[in-house]
Amino acid sequence: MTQTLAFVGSKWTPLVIFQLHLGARRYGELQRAMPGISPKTLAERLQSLEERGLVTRTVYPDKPPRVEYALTPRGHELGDILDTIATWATA
Amino acid sequence: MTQTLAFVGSKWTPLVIFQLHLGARRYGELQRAMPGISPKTLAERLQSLEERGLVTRTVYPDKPPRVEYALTPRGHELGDILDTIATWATA
DNA sequence: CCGTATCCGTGGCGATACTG
DNA sequence: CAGTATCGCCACGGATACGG
Repeated sequence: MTQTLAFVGSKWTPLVIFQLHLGARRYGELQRAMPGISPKTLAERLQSLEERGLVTRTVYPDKPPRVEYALTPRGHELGDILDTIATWATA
Repeated sequence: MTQTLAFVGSKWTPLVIFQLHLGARRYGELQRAMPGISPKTLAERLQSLEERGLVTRTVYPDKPPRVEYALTPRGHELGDILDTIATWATA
């Protein structure tokens, strides 16, 4: 639980989840949607989200390469919770 | 919002809120309820919670001195949200 | 286009000792 | 009892440059 919060609390993670909660996104799209995030940080966040089973990573062997990220059902649950927090924080 | 999460995400803050969500607590009680927390860290967390209007600090001029901490209504709202997250994290 | 490699700064956190 | 003072660690995140 503490780990969950620490995880979610990291600066960029919730923003990534927000983006994906709206719909699947490509790496470059995420980067553009979150000005200021470094490629390293974005990659890190996506990987740990994937490890936790909140995000899926799909590679399309096109040319040029395409990689798409999307939330799993469990990831969307978390997205809903974050919406609640966002509402609370704004109030 | 990001700040809110970063704040809540810090290691001890949610645990403090949990304790106070159950009811008012004295400094020493909190310390005993959370083995491993250092007095400095506990004091820090309580102060920042107070600044954010989530916790009230009441001093009873008894002998020996007594200080009691309790959640504000807004603090309890956050407590509810944390319960939701705890449930989600456990599932 | 999608990342990984490297290097470095910052601050949260802990341990311990001490005061009103 | 309820904190403050001091010191140090080290993991996390940022910037930049480079590879598949």
